Amino acid sequence: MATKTGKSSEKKSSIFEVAELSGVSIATVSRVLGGKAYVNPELVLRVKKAAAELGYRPNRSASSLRMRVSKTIGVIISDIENPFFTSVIRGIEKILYDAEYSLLFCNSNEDPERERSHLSILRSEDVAGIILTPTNQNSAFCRDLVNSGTQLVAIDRIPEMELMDVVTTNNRKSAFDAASHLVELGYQRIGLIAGPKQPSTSRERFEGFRDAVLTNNLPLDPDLIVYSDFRQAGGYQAMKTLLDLKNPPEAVMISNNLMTLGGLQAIHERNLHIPDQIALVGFDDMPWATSLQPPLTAVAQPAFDMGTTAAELLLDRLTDPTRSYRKVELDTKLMVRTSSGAKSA
Amino acid sequence: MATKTGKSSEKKSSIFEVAELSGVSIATVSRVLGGKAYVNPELVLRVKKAAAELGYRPNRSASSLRMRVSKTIGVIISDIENPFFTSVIRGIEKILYDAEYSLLFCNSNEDPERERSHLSILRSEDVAGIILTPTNQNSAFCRDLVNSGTQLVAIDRIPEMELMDVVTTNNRKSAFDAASHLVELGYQRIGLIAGPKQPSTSRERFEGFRDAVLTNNLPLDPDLIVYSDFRQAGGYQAMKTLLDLKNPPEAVMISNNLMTLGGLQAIHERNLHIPDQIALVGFDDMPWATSLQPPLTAVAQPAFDMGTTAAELLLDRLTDPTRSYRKVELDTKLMVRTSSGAKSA
DNA sequence: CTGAAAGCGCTAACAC
DNA sequence: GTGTTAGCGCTTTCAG
Repeated sequence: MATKTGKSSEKKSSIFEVAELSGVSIATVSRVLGGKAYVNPELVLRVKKAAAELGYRPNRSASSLRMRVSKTIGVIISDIENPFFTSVIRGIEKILYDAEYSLLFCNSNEDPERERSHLSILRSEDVAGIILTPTNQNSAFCRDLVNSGTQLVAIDRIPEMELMDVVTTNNRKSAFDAASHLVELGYQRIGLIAGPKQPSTSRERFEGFRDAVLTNNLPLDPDLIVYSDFRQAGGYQAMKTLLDLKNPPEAVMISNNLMTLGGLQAIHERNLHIPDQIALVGFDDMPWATSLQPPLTAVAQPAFDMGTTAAELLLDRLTDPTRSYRKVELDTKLMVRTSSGAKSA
Repeated sequence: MATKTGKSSEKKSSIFEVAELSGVSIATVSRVLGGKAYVNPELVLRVKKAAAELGYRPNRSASSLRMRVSKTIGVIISDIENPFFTSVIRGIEKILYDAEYSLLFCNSNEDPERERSHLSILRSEDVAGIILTPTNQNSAFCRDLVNSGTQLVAIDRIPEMELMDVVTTNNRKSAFDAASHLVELGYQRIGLIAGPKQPSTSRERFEGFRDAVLTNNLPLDPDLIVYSDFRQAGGYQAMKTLLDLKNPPEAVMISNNLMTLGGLQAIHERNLHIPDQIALVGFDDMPWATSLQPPLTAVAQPAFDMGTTAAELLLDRLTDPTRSYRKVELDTKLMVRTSSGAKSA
């Protein structure tokens, strides 16, 4: 019998086979495996043995259907290629794995339309909860979700409405500290490459920057503030704009990691020396920050911890869906290195 | 606010409500929505209208249970924080999204134990297929999966056994080209920071390097070959080892992106000039490659395309599970920049 | 062509 | 404490 495709499927066994092999009812098997009801220890043993012998894995679709909720968490990330979010995901994954949840991954690509579509799909998957970086364009939909019993947790950006837990960092303070660092170093003309207007993160970083400048009695020159898109190409263009000014800045704060990469490109293209000719402070401390010459001064955000925290918040809420919404603000840390012109490493 | 619109939903509606509202049986609703049987056009219209009105989304758990396969693909990645895999994932996601599949994400962290666990979970989720970067320690398990009807596709690394499609790049040739580039530039003592022994990728890159050296009648000095772990810290240590040699290399090829970052750190620490004192060629062309000073010469791998290809291969196989296994080898491109000491940019 | 009905594998009443 | 049984929402025979 070697002719055709050997589809001698070692068939997946169901709870029924386990019950049969261990000589109990399927209800008992379910109780043993679910572990939420007392069962005679001897039976427990027999069931577990039978399950192991058959390599039994409960069918999650059946379980989800019956329980009306799955052991799955949806995650909607706005840009999977951004290392910041990548660390967030790893944090989420770690917690969910330990809690035996699966992770349904979606990439919204910052597109509200796509976000809505994903939200909708996740709903039809009966996910237990969703962790997302909200575009804040789908509030109505989110509300529906919450009303129908799906828990949401927002990451990084603050959602418009009070209907989910949220974990962020104190962007305003971080930006204030980063900009102040530049001021203390004696720079007078400090530029900002800001993010898009929509997300709360870029707004807050702008505010922190502005506060630092004004607090120190420096002028807030609109020419020195360029709005961009959180992407590398955008950062490149923005830096060029700044450098092209008849009176260019002595130092620049850049509002995220990808734009920093673009900014660096523009600076190198003109053979400008960092920090002598142009000092830099970035947002997000990435693996490559210390591999740059000179190493980059940057605001380190606890991306991994944001992920774990979000997952924990969600799991927690799953066990107590009625508790009031929480907002957790994690600390950032300014990693002072040489790109800002600081003396100490 | 008395009228129901698709957007205002209190409760999830099931196929039953759609049937009721449109005055047909649930079987007909299923046929209309599934689109695989002829239904009276007029009824089709009524059903679609009702579905839209109710904001109906078929319950995927129920469907999976009944069909014994879900509209879900599992993806097991060895290191989510590596930008290379991150691009792969985006490629996969793009294709799957268009095909209306969901993506169940798993991080194996290069750990065979964890890989097995994920494989097992994915099985109990009834996933239609799995895309993975295999550790090659779970062949028996993979075979079981295939036998029970789950399609697998390997990415990047070549699996031990002939039981799945695979998409890779020609690592041997890429490494050969990269090393040859260094030879042509006139370097005599060329070092290699190699990856771990297990994955086929690092083995092949080593072979390509060796071939290039030997082909050009240069000695293959074992001192100049350091094995590491594909991680940043490992690359840092490896580069230090190389630099500490009484007779250090003039040029180094580094076998992946993260180790390159580590190597750069070690070089900067000693204030060595690139490429004058030490020339560099890396693997994987990352966003930061052009932001470095000098820009990094590197082998660009089509990570995104590898992802789309893998997903397409899988989808294709899902429609024809009996077709023979395919191996797709994508082209890489050596991006010549200044870190290798080349003249042209 | 359309409807009735039988499960897919699992959990949770409800009996005993 | 354990077994029996009724569905969860969906797809797919099988009749008509």
